[in-house]
Amino acid sequence: MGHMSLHNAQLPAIRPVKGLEEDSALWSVLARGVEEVIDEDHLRKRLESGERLRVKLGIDPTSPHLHLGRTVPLLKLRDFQQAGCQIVFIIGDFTGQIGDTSDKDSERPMLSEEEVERNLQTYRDQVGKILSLGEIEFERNSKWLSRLSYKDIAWQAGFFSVNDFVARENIARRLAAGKRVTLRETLYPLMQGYDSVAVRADVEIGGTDQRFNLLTGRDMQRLYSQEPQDILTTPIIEGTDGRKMSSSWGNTINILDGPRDMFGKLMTVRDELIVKYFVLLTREPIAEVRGRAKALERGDNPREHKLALAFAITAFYHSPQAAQDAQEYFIHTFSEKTVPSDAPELRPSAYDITSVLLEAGFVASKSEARRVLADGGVRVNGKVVRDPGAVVPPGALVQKGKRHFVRVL
RNA sequence: GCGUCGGUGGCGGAGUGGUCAAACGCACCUGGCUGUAAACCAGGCGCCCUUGUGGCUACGCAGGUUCGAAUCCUGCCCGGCGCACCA
Repeated sequence: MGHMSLHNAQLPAIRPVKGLEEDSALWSVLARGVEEVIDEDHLRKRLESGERLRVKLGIDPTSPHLHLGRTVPLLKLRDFQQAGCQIVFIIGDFTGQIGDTSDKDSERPMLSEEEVERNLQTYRDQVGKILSLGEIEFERNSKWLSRLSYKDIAWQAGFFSVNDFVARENIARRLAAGKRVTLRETLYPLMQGYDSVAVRADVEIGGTDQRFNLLTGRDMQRLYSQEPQDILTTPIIEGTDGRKMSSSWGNTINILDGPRDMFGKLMTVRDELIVKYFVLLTREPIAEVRGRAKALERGDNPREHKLALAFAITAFYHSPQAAQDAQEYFIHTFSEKTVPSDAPELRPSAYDITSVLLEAGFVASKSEARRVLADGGVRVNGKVVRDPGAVVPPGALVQKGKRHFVRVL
């Protein structure tokens, strides 16, 4: 047990891999932002052979927005793409109507076909920000799943046990809590597994919460006399509040968020997550990330590195110019507490402060407006206003809390 | 189907005739301290208004008892558990 030297400091979300140079294509695939690889030796050999492997990722169109947590596997696909692999993107239009339970503590609602269709439309654009779409295969799993008969499904199901399904922690937890677990949910891993058969996947990636489903894919392929896919899992990332980033927690940073919003949200991320975010959500060379980790250990102000993080991510999903603007806006408005010159404008139907707050969408009801006013959370032209009936003159800048501004016309 | 327990605010979870718009925790909002971080401190957190020992709506749904119900009764809907040949 020697001293933990800074030199060898282990970065979060990086899997140690022997004999590969950091930031090489292969290293990036197998080490950066990777939790587990099965079967590692097998996959590494195939990658080294230069074979054009078919790498699969499935996403349920449960929400029209991709958030940063979901980009972790997408960036991993990008690594694979850059290592010369064929990306196969499965749009879970069929499974999305069934509802996965891997990362849920409750049953998921079945989506209607229209909802799936609507969410689908925004997907390609968002994925296109990360991967070059031209070389990707897009498949909807309804193409093959809708064709299976009851007989087929029963045959498949005969090879899997409820025991295994029920042993999963989240299912076990739900059962222990007396919550309902439907039979339908047990079918989900089978469907995802059959996707692998249908597209002849060589590799499937997913978050660690997908481990069970990914493994089922291996079994399913064996059932159909295919070589089982290798699987690679990526870590789950925490959101702005420190809990797992998830649409249902409302703690997400979405890639369709505007640059200023995205930048601002990234600045609220906890300090402890800065390095992890760099590893998982950017492709900043690992040597530089390591440098940041050391600097932070030495007592650098985390704010500087968080600014760099926010800039890097905002620039990636928008543009360097947009990131620059967002950073300046952030610094002016929050660090220097100056008033933004380009606040959104509002032409209210009435000029009392309560109406303005309501119509600006800053409060959900007049009652809330009164409360916030009483709390001293509202400023008009920089001065705290507490009277719910106060009149706001045209041209005035109204501020609620720290970050909500509107210019009254 | 029978039995049994249960369905409360965004979530978890108290409350079992009045003092309940409903404890407590989480999330959320505002203020303080700051780096719009965390932690911490203070306040708030159904809606409406002429801000009051004010009005209205809410504790699965529909009725009922009562001066008065989230709390009692009846029916219905939904969920858990047990039973459903051997038990």
